[in-house]
Amino acid sequence: MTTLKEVAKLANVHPSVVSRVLNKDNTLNIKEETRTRINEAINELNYSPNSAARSLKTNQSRMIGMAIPDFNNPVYSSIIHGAEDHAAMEGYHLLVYSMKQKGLGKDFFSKLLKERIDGLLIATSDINNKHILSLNETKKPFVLVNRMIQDVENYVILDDERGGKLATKHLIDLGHRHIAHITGPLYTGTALKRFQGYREMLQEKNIPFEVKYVQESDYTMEGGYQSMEKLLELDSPPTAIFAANVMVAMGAIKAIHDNGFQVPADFSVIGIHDVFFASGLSPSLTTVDMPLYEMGSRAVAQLINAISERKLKFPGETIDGANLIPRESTRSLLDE
Amino acid sequence: MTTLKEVAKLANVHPSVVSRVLNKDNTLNIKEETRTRINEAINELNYSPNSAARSLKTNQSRMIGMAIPDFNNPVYSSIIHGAEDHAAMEGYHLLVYSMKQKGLGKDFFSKLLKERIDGLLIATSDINNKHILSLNETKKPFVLVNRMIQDVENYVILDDERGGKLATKHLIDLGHRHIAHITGPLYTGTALKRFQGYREMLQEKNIPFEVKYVQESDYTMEGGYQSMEKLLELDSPPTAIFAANVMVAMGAIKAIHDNGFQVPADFSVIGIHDVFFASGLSPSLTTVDMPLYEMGSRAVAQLINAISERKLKFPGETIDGANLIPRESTRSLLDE
DNA sequence: TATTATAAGGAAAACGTTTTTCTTATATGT
DNA sequence: ACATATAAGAAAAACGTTTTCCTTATAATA
Repeated sequence: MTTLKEVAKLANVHPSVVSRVLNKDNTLNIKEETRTRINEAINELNYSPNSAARSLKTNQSRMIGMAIPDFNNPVYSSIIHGAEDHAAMEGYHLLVYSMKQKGLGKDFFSKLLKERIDGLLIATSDINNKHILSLNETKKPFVLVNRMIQDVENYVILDDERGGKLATKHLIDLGHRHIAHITGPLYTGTALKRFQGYREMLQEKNIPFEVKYVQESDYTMEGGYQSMEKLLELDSPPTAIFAANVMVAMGAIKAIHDNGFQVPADFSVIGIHDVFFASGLSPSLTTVDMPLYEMGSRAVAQLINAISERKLKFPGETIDGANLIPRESTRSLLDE
Repeated sequence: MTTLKEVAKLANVHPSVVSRVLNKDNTLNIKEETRTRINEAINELNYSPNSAARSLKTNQSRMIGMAIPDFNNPVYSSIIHGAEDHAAMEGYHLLVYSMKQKGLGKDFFSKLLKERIDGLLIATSDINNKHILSLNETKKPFVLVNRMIQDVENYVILDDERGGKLATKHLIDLGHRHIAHITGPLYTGTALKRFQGYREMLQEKNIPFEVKYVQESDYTMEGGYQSMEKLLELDSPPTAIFAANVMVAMGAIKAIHDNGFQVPADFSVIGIHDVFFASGLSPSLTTVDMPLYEMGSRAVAQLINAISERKLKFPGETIDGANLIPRESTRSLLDE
């Protein structure tokens, strides 16, 4: 392992000069000639700095932690993807931790922040609020991703309300008037806002809101299945279902099929989040694509900014953008 | 940030003693009394060691890198999950890098190995063989996961042949005699072995192997779709399809539906890998579940072992186990 | 009692950087 | 020509550990 000293020796300068070249330190002056001499030495020896030594000295690791609920959730895959790309772009590395059935002790993250990472992305609700607030003591920044809690401004979220409106609007535009909504857990901000979007769009289009068409569910396939069965039992069932996410949509479709009906012939179904297999489902699923990748990317950008500015707080950010991706699972009632 | 020195001062001992207690160094003797005194001081000051300093001194980071093709692939999600759990268990951290559309320069990983990580998991075919072999120069261990290349023994793979046999056997047991196989890319070991399993099982059951029933594909939905369309054009189409993975299976099912047929009424379909949404598909998909989680876990175990034993080589390992998960997409021809 | 073994812990160097301060030589202004 | 400013680089301390080697006191042995 070649060290900075060896580079210095070969270039015939003092180690400190090499360090300044390495860090593009502009406050000190270095002759162009020596700079190139040093760079040649670096190349010749195939030198790369020891990051442990660097971390020790600068008290920065250029690593970012990220807590997610589950690796097997394509929504988080997209967020991670965006986060990782942006981190790489800025020379940071991402450490991802799944909370799934893991007894990561109470102070796992505060310890991690203390000793190893420069900041933390919290993209999971598995960490309770008190615990999150206690991270303030570490004096290192963290960002809530796709989640908000009281008294914490550092969040990056999506415009879920717009997502809910778009999904509902699509069904209305297709001529549906009896539109059910299978929600996510309503104690989560995302589910609540999608629900709000649904109500607002109904109102905007002068379609009466009917409580019987709303089923609170839990973002799972099983939940979607059960909720759909309840909707099927109604005297006048809906003709279209706005599912809070794709898992719920899949469960609902399964319930529809199991009860002898067809999608979209008998029921139109739309879900939030254009996961990678949405187009592969039979029928392919109409979705509202949310900018998950960008949310991950922006969250990292905000975090890195907070790290380098040594700020622990910044104003929350909402990522705009939600796109309807029409596919086979929704059908128009108008051209009949 | 409290340091080891402060702990030493509070406990009234020399820093070196604290270090020895911290590292459970048994070669040196320490009175039980001082040991508890030190531990009390550690708790009182809420001390945790600076990992940068530790890394600098010991030349180990307790971090493992992992290269995957794509975050959006549930197969790799499971592998990561297993890897991450095992790493956490052993006090290691996992750095995951997706190769997707990222210009990670040729020597990204060798640099990473040099400066930051203790070992590397290669779970992608995006890194070419020469490049992998050049990692040997870093003198740090790496493990191939779900992949083999010549002259590299350090691999952990699955018994894909058994997976192929199980899938084929299931279809045969259901009474099918005209069984097609849509393969993955046959230059990959996994696809080749699944194909071999298919042939062997046919032979074992005295069912003639027919070339027309084999379509080479590429593990994608689109590939599965196209291959299935070719199978549908045959004079005597198969009654069952063994798809090399779930994406291919979804594509095939879509093609079947688009051509006016039903699954499983007209065609039975089975795929490899029991991804999390297989049960949510309509019809739910019969799969062969492979021990992906365990493969990830074992790969990390092997890597950590290599790290601590300072060995660069170890004998390859094949993870046993493959389980049929029967669902709605396959149906018996026998009870007609 | 004299010698040696052992237990318990202290001293200090080292890991590879960064950064503040110091030195020297040359350029600038009057 | 003198004082001063600046450019270019050297010196050295420091970051927080680990680890090898020493020291001292006590216990064991002859």
